[in-house]
Amino acid sequence: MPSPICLFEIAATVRAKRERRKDARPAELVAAALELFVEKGFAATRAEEVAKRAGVSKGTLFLYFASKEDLFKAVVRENISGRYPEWNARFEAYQGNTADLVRLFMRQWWADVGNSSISGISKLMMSEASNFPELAAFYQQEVIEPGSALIRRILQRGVDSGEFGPIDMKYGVYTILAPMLFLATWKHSFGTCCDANNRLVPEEYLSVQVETILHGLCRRPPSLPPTQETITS
Amino acid sequence: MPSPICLFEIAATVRAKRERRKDARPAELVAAALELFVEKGFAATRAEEVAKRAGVSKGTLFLYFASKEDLFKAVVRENISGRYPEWNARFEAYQGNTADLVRLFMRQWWADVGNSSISGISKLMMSEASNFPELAAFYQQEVIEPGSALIRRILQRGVDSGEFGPIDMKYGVYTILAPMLFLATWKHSFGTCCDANNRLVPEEYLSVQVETILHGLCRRPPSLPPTQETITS
Amino acid sequence: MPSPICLFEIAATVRAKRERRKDARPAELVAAALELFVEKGFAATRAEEVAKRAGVSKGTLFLYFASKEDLFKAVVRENISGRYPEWNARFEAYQGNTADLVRLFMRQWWADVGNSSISGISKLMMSEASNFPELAAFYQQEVIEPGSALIRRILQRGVDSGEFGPIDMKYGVYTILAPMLFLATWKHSFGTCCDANNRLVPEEYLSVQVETILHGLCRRPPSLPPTQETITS
Amino acid sequence: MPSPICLFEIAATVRAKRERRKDARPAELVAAALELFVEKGFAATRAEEVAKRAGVSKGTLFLYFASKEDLFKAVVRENISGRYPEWNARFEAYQGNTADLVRLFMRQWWADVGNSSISGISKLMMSEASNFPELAAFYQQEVIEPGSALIRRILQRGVDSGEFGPIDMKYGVYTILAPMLFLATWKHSFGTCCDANNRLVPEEYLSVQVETILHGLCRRPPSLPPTQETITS
DNA sequence: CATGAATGAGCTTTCATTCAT
DNA sequence: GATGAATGAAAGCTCATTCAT
Repeated sequence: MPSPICLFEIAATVRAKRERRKDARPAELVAAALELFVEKGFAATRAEEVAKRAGVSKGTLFLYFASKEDLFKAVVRENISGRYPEWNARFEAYQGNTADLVRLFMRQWWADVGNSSISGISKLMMSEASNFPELAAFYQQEVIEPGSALIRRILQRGVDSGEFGPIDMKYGVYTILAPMLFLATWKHSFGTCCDANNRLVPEEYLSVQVETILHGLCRRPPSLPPTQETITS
Repeated sequence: MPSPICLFEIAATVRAKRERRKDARPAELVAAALELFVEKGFAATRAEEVAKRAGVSKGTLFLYFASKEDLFKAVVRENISGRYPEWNARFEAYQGNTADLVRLFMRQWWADVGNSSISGISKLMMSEASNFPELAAFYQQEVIEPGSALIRRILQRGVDSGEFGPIDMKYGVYTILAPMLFLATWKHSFGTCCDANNRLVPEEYLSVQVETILHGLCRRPPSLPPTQETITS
Repeated sequence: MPSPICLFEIAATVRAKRERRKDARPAELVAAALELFVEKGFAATRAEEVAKRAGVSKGTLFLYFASKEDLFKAVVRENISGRYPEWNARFEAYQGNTADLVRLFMRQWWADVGNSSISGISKLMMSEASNFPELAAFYQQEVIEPGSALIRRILQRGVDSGEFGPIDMKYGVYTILAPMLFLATWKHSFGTCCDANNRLVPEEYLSVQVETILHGLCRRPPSLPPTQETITS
Repeated sequence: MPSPICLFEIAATVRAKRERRKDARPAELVAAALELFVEKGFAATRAEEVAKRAGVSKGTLFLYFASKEDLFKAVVRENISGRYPEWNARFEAYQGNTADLVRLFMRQWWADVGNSSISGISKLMMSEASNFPELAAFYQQEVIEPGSALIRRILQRGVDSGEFGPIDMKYGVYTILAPMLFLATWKHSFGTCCDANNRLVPEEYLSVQVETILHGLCRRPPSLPPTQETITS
C-alpha cells in the first residue's frame, strides 16, 4: 500500500494535468465534432461519439456545450475566417496577369479549403443553414462576404487592366464562386457514395471551368495556362 | 323501392366518389411530403407530420407508401424523373441554333424546377446523400444521369453543327450543371435566411452564366440572346 | 346499355348466390383461419389474410366474428370432438390382442390427426391455452377427456386379458398420450425449422415408442409387431 | 480537509456501490424477462414491461441487451445452457448402475428445470419456434443438442455395461425426452387452468414413466427404484 | 470537475378494428 | 349485408440530455 504522501503527490500531478487539459477540452471537442459532422452530417453524428473521439465522457461534452446545436455553432465559429488576412495579402501581392491570378486563386482554394475537411464546413452550412438562421447569417458575414470581396477585387483588377471586358460584378463573383461551392457540395454528397465509374477529378474540373470562364471574360483569348504551376510553395 | 337502374347508378356514383378520393391520396401525400422534405430535410421530417398535412392519419400514409424512403422516391418520380420525357422531347424538337437552345434549357429549368419547391429536392439530396446511400443512388440514377445525358446531347449538337469548339464532355456537362445546382442549393440555404440586401436574382444570374459559358464554348461570338423569349408556351 | 329487366335478373341471381354463400361464410372463414393459425400461430396470423383466403374482405370477417380471439375460439370449437364416435366404435370392435390394438391406435392417430393439420390445433391449444382459459377448459373436456377415456379402456382391456401387468391408470394414460402430444408439438415447432439433418421420422418414432411401452407393460415379451399393417383402408 | 487516503477510499466505495448496481442490472432484467416470457410468451411480452418489472426504464434494458431476442438468449443462457457443465459433471461422475442414473437424471431435471419457471422456456420455445426461427435455431443448438447428447451418453453407458439391450439411439433419446417436454408443455398450458380435479402429479408421473421405460430398455427387470433418494444434496 | 448509468420522448412501422359508402 | 379506406394504439429501438456519485 503506497504512503499517503506518495498518493498526495500523484493526485497533485493528476490534478495539474487535468487542469491543463481542462482548458483544451472545448477545442478538442470542437475538433472531434468537426470531423464527425463533416463525415456524417449533423443529425447522424451522435454526441457520445464526439465525446469518445475527444477522449472524454458524454457527460463532459454537455459540461462545455449546452446542447448538440451549441456544439455545432462552436464548430462553425472556430473554423472559419481566420485565414483571410493571409489570403488577401497573397493575392494583393500577385504580380502576373489577371488570368493567371484567377487560375492561382482557384487552385489555392482547392489546396487550402476544397481538398481539406474545411470544405465539409461549407457543405454542412449549406445543409443546415435553414435550421440555424443565426449561424447562417454569421457565416454569410464572416466567410461569404469576405470571400466575395476578394473575388470582386480580383475581377476588378482584370477589368482595370483591360484584360477582361466589362463585368457585372454582382454576378461575376458567383461565376467564380459557383464551381467552388458546387465542388465542395458534390464532393461531400454524391461524390462519396455513387458516381464511382465516372468520378469527377476536382483539379481537372476546376481547370476546365476556369479556362471556360476566362475565355468568356477575356477580351481576347487568355494567356495560355501554365503547364505546371506550383501551388503550395 | 328504387329501380335496379337507379341502384346501379347510385352504386357507380358512390364507387366513383370513393375512388376519386382514393386516387387523390397519393398525390396529396406526395405534395405534402415535398413541402416538408424541402422545409426540414428528409431525416427531420416525421411521417406523421406529412400525413397530418395531407389531412390523413399516419396509418394512411403507409397504406400508400411502404416506407418513408418509398415516399421520398415517389416525390422524386412525381416531380422530376417523370418529367424527363417531356423535357427530352422538347429539346430534341428544338429547331433554332444551339446557343439559343442552351439558353432555353436553363430558363426552362428555372421555370420548371429551380423556381419551384422542386429545387429543394436537389438541395435536400446534396445534404442527405451521404446518410441515405440508397436514396442517393436512386437519385443519381433517376435524376442526375438522365439530366446529364440531356445536357450532353445538347452540347454535342453544338459541336456537331460547328457552333461550339471541341468539348471535353465529362466536364462540359458540369459546366452547365454547376450553376443550376449552385442556385438550387443557395436558394434553399443562405438564400432563405440572409443575403437580404444583396439578393441574387436567379434569372439574371443564369443569364450572366449562360452568356459567359457560351462565350467560352462558341467558336465565334454567340448569337445575341433573345430580348424576350417566352418560356412556358 | 342493358335493359332494366336484364339487370334486375342479374341482380337477383347475384343476390341468390350471395345468400347461399352467406350461410357458408363463417365456415369458410373458420377453415381459412385454421390453416393460417396452424401455419403461423395466432399472433402472426393477420386478419386480412384470413379474409383473403376465405375470399371475402377484411370487413366481412368482423361482421361474423367480433374479434380475432373470437375467430380463434370458433376455429377450435369447429374442429374437434366430432370424430370420437367413429374412433370409439373402431377400437371397441377390435378382435386381436391388445398389444396390436395399442399399435393400431397410435398408427391410426398418426394417420387421422398427427399427420393432418388437425395436429396443429393441439399445438395451437398448448401454445395459447393460458391466454384462453375458458377455451382450454372446453378443449380439456371435449377432446382430452374422451381421448384419455379411450386409452384407459384399451389399457384396461390388456390388464383384464392378462396381457399387461397391473397399471396405475392415471399415469398409464399419459404414457400413451405423451409421445403423441410430443410429436404434434415437435412437428409444429422445431420440426419445421431446424432439426434438418437429424429429422425425426414420426412413424418410426411412434413404432419405437410403442414397442418400448409394450415391453414395459407386458407380462411377457409382446407379440411381434405386424410387419405391414394397412392403416388407411 | 480529509486526507488523500480518505478520499481515495470514498471514491473506491462509491464506485463499488455503483458497479454493484450496474452488475446486478442484467441479472435483474433477465429474471424479470424470464417471468414475463413464461407468463405471456415471447411476442406478447413488451420490452417496457420487462424493464418496469426490473425497476428500470425502457432505455436501460437496451443498454444491456441489444434487442429483445438478445434478452431472450440471455434468459436461456443464464437458466439453461449455462448449467450444462454442472449437469454433465454430475452425471459423468455417477457411480451406481445405469437404471438408477436414468432415475436420477429425470428427478434432477424436475428439481432444476421442470419444477421451476424455467420449464416455461421450453414450452415457450415450442410455441413460438416457428415465428422466430433464429431463436429456435439458437435453442436447438444451445439447449436441445447438449441435452440430447447427455441423454445419449447415459443410454450408451447402459448398453456398454450390458444393463440395456441394444438401442436405436436416434429414438432412444426421444424416449427419455418426450415425457419431460410433455410435462413442461402440459404444466404451462392445460396444467395451469383446468385439469384441477385430476391433476397430474409430476413426480409420480415421471416415476411411472421412468419405470416403464426402464422395463422396456433393460435386459432383465431393472433394479428396484430407491424408495427415497435425495436429489438436491 | 468528470463520469456514465439512467431516462423517456420520439421515431418508423404494423395491424386489429371501425364505419362511411 | 359487404366493402376497403382510414384509423390510431402499440411496439421495438435510439439517443440527447440529466444527475447521483
